[in-house]
Amino acid sequence: MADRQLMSVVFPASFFDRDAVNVARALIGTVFMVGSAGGVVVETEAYTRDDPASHSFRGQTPRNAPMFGQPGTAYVYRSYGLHWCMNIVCQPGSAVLLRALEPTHGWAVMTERRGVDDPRLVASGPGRLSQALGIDGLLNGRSVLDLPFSLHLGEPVNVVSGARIGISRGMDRPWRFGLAGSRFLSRPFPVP
DNA sequence: GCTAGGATTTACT
DNA sequence: GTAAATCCTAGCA
Repeated sequence: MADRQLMSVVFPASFFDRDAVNVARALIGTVFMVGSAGGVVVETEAYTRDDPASHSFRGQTPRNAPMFGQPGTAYVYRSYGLHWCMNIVCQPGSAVLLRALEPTHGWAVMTERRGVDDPRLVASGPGRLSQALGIDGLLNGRSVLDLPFSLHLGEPVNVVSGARIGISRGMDRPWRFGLAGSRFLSRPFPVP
């Protein structure tokens, strides 16, 4: 199938130079690409400087140094020794974790990298998303405003929120955001 | 130096 | 539902 045409709009650095919670919400529905592969952002999480669940909570260290860089910096870290997780830095010490995409561009390369054919298993989860897009430690510290990254406007969407996944602290902060009704979430949002 | 514990995924019972 | 895979950071001795 042919990849849908993208709306070419430049995301300024100021888009990320604000509260990570707002950025996490605003990213839902946009199209995130690495090279020719990517899709619609359907799930994100925000992590802030004063957030006990954030890598930056105890201050800057060699590992989390990118989180204290310029807004728009990619913070890529290894999770559980084997997966890569992709974050976009906002204000110093805060970032947005990309948790799931609806695959829309570069189907062939993404399914080859993932070894699966089901669109719901291609990029639904932070580790899966990174693998599908070819994200690894080499991209850590690069700016998402520059190639090979690109961001594009999408259609207006409804956003839902809930508790973040996989953390042992900061569970009271409802900083997980998702595209309402999406079939490509890593996990469903609890129905109120 | 040593070690507990992950912002996860997959396979298996 | 439960567990294994896998590594390296951060915190403490």
